[in-house]
Formats: sequence, C-alpha cells, structure tokens
Amino acid sequence: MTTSQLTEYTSSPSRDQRAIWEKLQETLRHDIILQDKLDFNPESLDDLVYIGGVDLSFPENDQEHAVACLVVMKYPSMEVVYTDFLTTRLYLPYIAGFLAFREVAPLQKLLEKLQLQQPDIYPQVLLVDGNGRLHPRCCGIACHLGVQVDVPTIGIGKNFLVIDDGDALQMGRVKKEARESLAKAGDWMPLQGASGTIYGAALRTTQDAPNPIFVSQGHRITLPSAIRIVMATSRFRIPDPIRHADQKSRAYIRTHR
DNA sequence: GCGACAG
DNA sequence: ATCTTGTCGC
Repeated sequence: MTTSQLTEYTSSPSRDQRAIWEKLQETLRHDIILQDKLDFNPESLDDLVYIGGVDLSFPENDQEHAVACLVVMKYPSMEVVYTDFLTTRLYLPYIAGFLAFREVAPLQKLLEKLQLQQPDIYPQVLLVDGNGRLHPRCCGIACHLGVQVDVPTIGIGKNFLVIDDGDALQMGRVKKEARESLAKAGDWMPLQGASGTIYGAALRTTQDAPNPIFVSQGHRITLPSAIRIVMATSRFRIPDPIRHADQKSRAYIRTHR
C-alpha cells in the first residue's frame, strides 16, 4: 500500500481524513521489523560502505513547495558519493503525528530513482530527519519510509515529540533527565513509556552539544544498532548524512530563485 | 477551555 | 521548518 495522495493543498484536513491516516499508520506498523536485517555487521560496522541521509528544505513565503534531498556517503571516510534533489509540491501543512503524509512521497521517489539508476551505491542504511518508533502510533516517517521502500532506516529528531504514555515521557521530565544523566558524547537514555514500550533514546552525540538528539528505530534495525551508527557518523550534534542533506537542500533553494 | 505539538 | 544580527566563550 502507498500513501493516500491528495490532489490539492489541504490546509486543514478533516477529522475523517485524520482517522484514515491513523488507520494507515496502525496497519503500516505491523510491517515494521524491529530486528537487525542488515547486510553489514551491526556491532563492528564491518561491510558498511554506503550510508544515506534525507531531508527537506522549504522556501520562505511559500507553503506549497519544498526541495527534497538524498545524499549517499561512504563509510568510514564520509566522502559524499551522491547528491540528488527533487523540487516538489506539498499538499499539507506540518501536523505533528502526520509528518509522513506531508514529506514521504518525494523521499520515496529519490530512493527509487537511485535504486534504478545506480543500485551499486544504494544506501545500506538511511538516516531520516524525523522520528521512527518515537511516535504516538509507533509509526513516524522513518518507519513509514523504511517499510514502503524496504530499506533499513533510523529516525533522527532534533526536538522531543511528546507521547501520551505516562509521566516519564513528558517534555519536562525528558529534558531534566537528559540534562542530568547525559554527561559525555555517546551517553544515552531510553525513552520508555508507562506501557513498557521503548520508543527510542535521547542521545548526546558530542561533548560540545549538551542538547541530545532523539534516535528511534525506523525499520529493520534495533535501537542499540541505530545508536551505534548515529555515533559513528556524527562529527557535530546532527549526524553527517542528515546535516549534509539539510545544508545542500537549503543551498539549492538559495540558488534556484 | 487549556496545553502540547517530529518538520 | 524559516527569517537573521548580534553576542558570548574559547
């Protein structure tokens, strides 16, 4: 199944439409693989060569267009071996919990194009800007994209998305505990709800950045493996593949206008 | 009604 | 997400 496509920009989707999207997320959730299903060693990262990053940037004063970007880097040198852009129309505003329905289509297109044209450098794991399992229905955009394209994905959030599953996942609690317990680069704490679900982790990627990023499983990967890969690819707070896709897509917008 | 809210 | 100068610390 693919994302239900809107034909026109819908600034305020109906309650019914949201219910349909929620059902789709519940369905998609069944297909998420939370185990490592990778073609490299998740402990040593032996045989990991191609790692991808995706992001979207938006022109100011234009709510209906965006530029999606896919980069592929070579591990461990982190040399950029591929960069592609796709200018796209948007059909929705940003709505927390429904990011995938706004952004997933152009990212999927970029991946399918690469698979078709240069399968030899297709990413063995993909970092996605936005959450994976760290989501009210355990189906953020990293899961959504991973399942639809069948690629291992990791969700990266720069801000914490509050989930209604007990006190431990309230914004204040998470920030406080992160500040107290994440002392050095590589330190992380699990984000576990009252239900027992572990949605993801708050991870301190560098010594200089006390603010954590929020790592969660997208598809075909465990949380410890996801954290290991993020740490191995982070020179700054944001892991390199996403940071690069972000910078390049923004530069693209600056140039093309 | 009020607060919370990935990008 | 995006608009931006200044400012702070090393």
